[in-house]
Amino acid sequence: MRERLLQAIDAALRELLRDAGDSAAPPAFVVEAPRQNDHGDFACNAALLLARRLGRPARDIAATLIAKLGDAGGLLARAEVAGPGFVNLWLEISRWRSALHEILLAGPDCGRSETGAGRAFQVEFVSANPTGPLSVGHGRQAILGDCIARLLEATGWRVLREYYFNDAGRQMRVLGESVRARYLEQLGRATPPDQKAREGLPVVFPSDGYQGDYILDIAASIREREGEGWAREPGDGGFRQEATARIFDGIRRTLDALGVHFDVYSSESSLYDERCVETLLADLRATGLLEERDGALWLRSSELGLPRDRVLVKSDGEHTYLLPDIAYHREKFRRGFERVLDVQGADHKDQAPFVKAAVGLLGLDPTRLEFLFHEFVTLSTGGRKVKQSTRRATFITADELLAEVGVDVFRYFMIERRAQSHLDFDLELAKERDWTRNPAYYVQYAHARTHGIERQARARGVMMPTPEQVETEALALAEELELIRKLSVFREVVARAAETREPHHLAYYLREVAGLWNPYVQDSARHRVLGVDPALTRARLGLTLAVRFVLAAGLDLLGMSAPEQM
RNA sequence: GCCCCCGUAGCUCAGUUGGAUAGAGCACCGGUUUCCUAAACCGGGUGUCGCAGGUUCGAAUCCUGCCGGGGGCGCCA
Repeated sequence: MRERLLQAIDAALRELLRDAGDSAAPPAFVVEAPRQNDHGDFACNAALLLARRLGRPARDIAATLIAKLGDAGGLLARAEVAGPGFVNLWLEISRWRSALHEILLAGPDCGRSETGAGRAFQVEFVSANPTGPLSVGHGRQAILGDCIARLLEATGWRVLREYYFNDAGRQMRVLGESVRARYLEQLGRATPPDQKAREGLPVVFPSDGYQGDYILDIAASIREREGEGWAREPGDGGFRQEATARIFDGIRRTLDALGVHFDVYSSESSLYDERCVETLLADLRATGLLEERDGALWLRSSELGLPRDRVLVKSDGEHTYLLPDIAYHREKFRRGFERVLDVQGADHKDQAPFVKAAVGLLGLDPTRLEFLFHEFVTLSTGGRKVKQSTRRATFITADELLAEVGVDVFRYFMIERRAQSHLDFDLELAKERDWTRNPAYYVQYAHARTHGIERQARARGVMMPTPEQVETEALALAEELELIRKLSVFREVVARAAETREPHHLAYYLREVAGLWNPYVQDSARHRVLGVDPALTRARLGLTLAVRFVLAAGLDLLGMSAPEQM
């Protein structure tokens, strides 16, 4: 709808410019739905942008533009100059009504577009190392990444969801040592670090070990299964494996419960197995930007315009995480993705430029690699902050939060805010069962109501209409036209949310649709869907179906269920 | 000290590549109504868009400086 209008205005502008002897292209004008209804269905700022260039008053140009535009091939009912030189445009009502038909014909696909054209897009997110259960911050990231993936799919991209984890470095070793220490403590062969040493019992627990209760549980289950059998094991290997497997199981269960499913889990160690890191090091050497210094191997990244140099290989021979990270991103492109998106927490912000620069250094196009950073999550209840510290007593995991509020509310609340805003998760509101107060339920209930109406219709022997049976001329009330207008931009909203990687726009949009639909249904003193006039009833049932398609598709893009009954 | 994000109504937050009189939900008050499941509708009103400059037809939006909150600045991941 807007697309066609854009084209018509563009053509009119070119004509206008030609008349003025200006052969350059028209300016980048905007056609948008203005805030105020009496400013038309759309407003265009082209005349304002041209005023200086043509040396004429903007309102003059606007008037000329309107004359050139005419009715834009039957699209326009009215156009007028407004304010400093806007052109306000009113669409022919029949055009709005045909937008409703388009939704009914598209059905569940009413939000889809094809800009991705089947190209391959990798979204990497969560990527938490298996050292403990997922935090609420990981939970936000899981929802954010998954919703972006869903949006990209809806715009025609072929999306692969990937989870990358480090299993080769020091962190995993410390994890194994932590479990081993707890195991020995439980056998009475070691002293916990917070207790006074007993006779001859050493403290084994590492100073930077993992303190959580889940470590105790893993140790206990090993003890139950193996007895004292592992006490003489010299290294942490068995413990590390056991811990990693157990924790990863938990993480996957959590993700599963959140409705987040990865296509690929890839590990740092596989990069070593396939010699990617080795190859990378050789190729980086060839760039001449590596340098031995103090026994370590440095990347002279400051010469690439970055704030400092970085160590790739430590003086003890171990790699920093940056090195395999670069190798990993190179692999992504080798695997043929047109575009790659990394979703990460704000604490990774400073690292991205190094990876990006290294990718460029290797001759790859860094603009195909995107990063999206999200800020942290805090929990509050009734305006009071809930303390989140790593101390076990007050640490709330994604699992625990999920158990409190359920997956639909979890997802809605996590996606409602833009990524770069702090997310204040209001537990009190999230646990609110009243659909009028909890926005997640408000949207879902709006959907359920379309089925409620269908149930009523069936009880009265009224059939739901096919698209062809919907005579939209019968829809004349202001609130009906407003609904149609809102529904008709769904595809654009989805496309924009996908393109800007900003799923929160979709959440807001659905809230707005529900905010029109719920009162419409509720205020049935003035307009009942199921009435005496069969044509009007069919038209309103058509509207009901269109609302259902949009809400169902929208909820699905957020990974939420669309219940038929609540 | 340097870098990044944020600062919008009492609270939580939106604000479409710079657009017209800055919005939503919650919370508060009054009136109407009882209906396709839980109530809805109408009205009441609040903003130095953190502060100060600048850019221009026009700034919450862009630039500079400052203030406040968060994150980062490791041969940790």
